[in-house]
Amino acid sequence: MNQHDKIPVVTESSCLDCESRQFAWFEPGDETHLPEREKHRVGQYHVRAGGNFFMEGDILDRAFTLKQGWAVCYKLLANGQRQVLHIALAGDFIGCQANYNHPIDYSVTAVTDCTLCAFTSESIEKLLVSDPSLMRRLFEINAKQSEKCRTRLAYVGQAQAKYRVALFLTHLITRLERRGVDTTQLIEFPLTREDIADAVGITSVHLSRISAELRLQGVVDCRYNRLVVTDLEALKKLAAELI
Amino acid sequence: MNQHDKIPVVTESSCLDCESRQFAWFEPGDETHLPEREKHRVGQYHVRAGGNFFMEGDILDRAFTLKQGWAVCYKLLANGQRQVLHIALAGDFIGCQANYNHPIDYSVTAVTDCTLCAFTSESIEKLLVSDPSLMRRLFEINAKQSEKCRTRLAYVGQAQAKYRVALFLTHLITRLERRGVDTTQLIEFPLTREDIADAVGITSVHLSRISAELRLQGVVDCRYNRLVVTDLEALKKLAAELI
DNA sequence: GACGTTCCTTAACAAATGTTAATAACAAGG
DNA sequence: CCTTGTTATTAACATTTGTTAAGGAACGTC
Repeated sequence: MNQHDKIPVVTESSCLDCESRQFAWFEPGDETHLPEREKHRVGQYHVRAGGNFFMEGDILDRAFTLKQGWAVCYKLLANGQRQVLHIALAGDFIGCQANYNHPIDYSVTAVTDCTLCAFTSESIEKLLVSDPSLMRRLFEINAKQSEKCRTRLAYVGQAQAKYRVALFLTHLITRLERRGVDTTQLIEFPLTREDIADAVGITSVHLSRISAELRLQGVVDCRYNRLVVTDLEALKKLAAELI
Repeated sequence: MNQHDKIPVVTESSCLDCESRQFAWFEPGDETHLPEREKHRVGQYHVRAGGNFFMEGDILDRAFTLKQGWAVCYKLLANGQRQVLHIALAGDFIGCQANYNHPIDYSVTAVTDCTLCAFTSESIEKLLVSDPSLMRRLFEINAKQSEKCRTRLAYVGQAQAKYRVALFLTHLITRLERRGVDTTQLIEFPLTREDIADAVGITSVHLSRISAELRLQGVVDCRYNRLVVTDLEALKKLAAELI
């Protein structure tokens, strides 16, 4: 076990009751396999806001499903800057690797208090052998993550700040909607200016400028841990001018 | 077969004689499995410089190993700009997907004349069932591609142009060295200013400025389809200031 | 309700990058 | 060797983005 702020959970809950399962590896569907699959889950953890799941360079022996909370996956550069790669939400599979002998190439930090489910590489290996449909699912999860990374790279590399922010928010809002958040109301939004800025490759000061512009244009109001989507169509239109 | 400029090859060569195999899916090692594996290769193609392997949105029924040549993988944005995701070199596995029913999310175009080996999704599926070590290898290939994408995202998002170019060239030079290119001599380098600029997220005019700077500082001279690495250590030092 | 802390906003200015356009280098074909 | 088309360089200028610093908003604690 890595000692990165993960606090073991004493009483574990079942996958069957997990609100996040429909976004996770063990999709709903054939519940007959679930008890068997669940045996391979080796534990649950809590991580406090600001705590680390793991850090770049760590040798992991396990991967995690984020059960509850928000986390950021990022890389720190030698110049001290941070690129946020992904905002992890409930159901996301984190730290999955092809080869657990190599150091992981990114870090993950909890934005809010988080709950994790852990699977050691051995347990994953056994699961894949005994349960081929999980193999396909794992392939799909990894492919989807790659695709998201390519999309992010495209707009960070080619778009102006305003469009980057619009795309970032559009994608996040879509993911929140899928998780049952009513995005027509005020949304609890734990990301800071730094988090968003580091995700889209601008400074937080410049992000403030962009945010003010979007707010004054009646598109979104995103400050102080709250997000109000004033005009989702306008936001999506901005995003669509790019991708 | 997609009609994207791929010209079927009449006389095919064996994987055993392939110069690019050590970088490809069917790694050297246990040659006993090779004849069996090779049966699943469904054909070879030539693509002329400027021709397309496939385009974003295509439904593919196969993936390709690039046997010879250079190609660019990229996404086109609605604003007309292009983000180059990857420079494909000999041995690279291109178009691999978890689910071939969905449209592919990027395009690939030949920079030089290219030779491809094709594997249909069905043949890949059969291979994976019959040959579990190929499964692990495929996982590793995908994981490595994801890692590269994350690294690119990090430096495109956070670094200034000069460092982005240094990193891009460092990575490419390393890959060429592994492929037996003598990087102490003049290197044939088919990428245009546009290709490099689109890969690191700057304009070709700005890239010219950066290139002039690097040339005058005696680091690299990269123009007119040629690359001369004047001071590899200096280039790597520039790159290391970042990652 | 006052205080301190953190996060966010705004403004003025500096630096990096984009745009346009003119010129130069190269490559290919006559 | 000349012509033509493509690609690269350079310069002047415009725009975007970064930096610094000062002040405001939110939030928790006393």
